[in-house]
Amino acid sequence: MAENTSGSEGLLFLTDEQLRKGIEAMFFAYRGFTADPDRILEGMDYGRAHHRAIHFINRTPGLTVSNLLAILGVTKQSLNRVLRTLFDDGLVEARVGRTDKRERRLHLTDKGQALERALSDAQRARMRAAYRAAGPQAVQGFRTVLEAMMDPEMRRQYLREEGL
Amino acid sequence: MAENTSGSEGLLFLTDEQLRKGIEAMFFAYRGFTADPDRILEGMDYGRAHHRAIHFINRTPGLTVSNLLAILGVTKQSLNRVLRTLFDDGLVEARVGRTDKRERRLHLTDKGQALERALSDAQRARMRAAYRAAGPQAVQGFRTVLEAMMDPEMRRQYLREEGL
DNA sequence: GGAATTACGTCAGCCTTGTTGACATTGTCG
DNA sequence: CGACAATGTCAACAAGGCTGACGTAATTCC
Repeated sequence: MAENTSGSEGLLFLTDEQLRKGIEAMFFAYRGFTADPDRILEGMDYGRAHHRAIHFINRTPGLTVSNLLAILGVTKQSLNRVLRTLFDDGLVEARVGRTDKRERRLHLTDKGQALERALSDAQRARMRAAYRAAGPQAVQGFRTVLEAMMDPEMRRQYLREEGL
Repeated sequence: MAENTSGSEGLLFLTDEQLRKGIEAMFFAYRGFTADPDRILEGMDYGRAHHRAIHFINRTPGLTVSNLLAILGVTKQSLNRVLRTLFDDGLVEARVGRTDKRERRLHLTDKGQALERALSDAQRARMRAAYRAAGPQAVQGFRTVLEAMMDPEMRRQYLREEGL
């Protein structure tokens, strides 16, 4: 009962209309995707940019500023503004690299981990609900299409478990 | 070789790790998704906000400002800044509503349609490539999960073909 | 017919988060 | 030692969100 997205086996029928629906699905879904963390962050002095930094520092503790810059794809000035507030508020700490002392290895503090958990709990809850509603095959397809939609460089970031 | 996202039939194994991957997939994929239009728009005086307005005016010619506000979820002040430039540049035109003269029915001009086509061609090309790479079943799953991830209100917007 | 409401526009000011450019510091490496 | 790399920082600017307040025209309600 999920075999007829395409006209015939293996041949997708990709009308502009089908593609437009896919485009709008991305647009509306991304809004839902960010809605819960946004709600948590509003009122605190933080925004989505802080969320992103916190997420990736949590994912890969000890990553360097350069690593994070590459992942986020913003300028260092922009990232620095965000990191500074996270340092000041004691959510993130930087440890000097032991082999290369120029590097600053980023870690979440306990306080930072607490916020990370609050944010990702909310986001995971929505993702889990969507997965459950859609079923296992849908989940596989979801991930496959998203992966194919990434820029190759980002796909590498995504696939590499060690974000370094 | 794509049947084992779930532990067993029908039961999703939703570890936090699996969910985290889904979250990051959304993040990286959305970047790819917007990259091509962004490239086209940079240099012109327009940005993503203009793209969104153009997209939905094209999808539903004759929609009112209120309709568009509801779809985009921004304030009228914010939308107006965007619409004004689109009027001034002759990409969008507003026709007074025939039943209710307070309404302004929005339409793309030929020039607006040309830009719309350039933008959506780029975005569709990526979407099509991703769909092809992933296959029909994946496409079905992709749409199903995205739909489940939307806020209910947005899902209504998404499903309603007439965006009015 | 007059009052309330609706659709829309606009002025003003603020915030976040992105940008560029220039420059300083400190550490690594050949 | 000198070039280069990793990082931070100051300054200025832009896009695109936001709130609040106000104005006008058209519709609707009593």
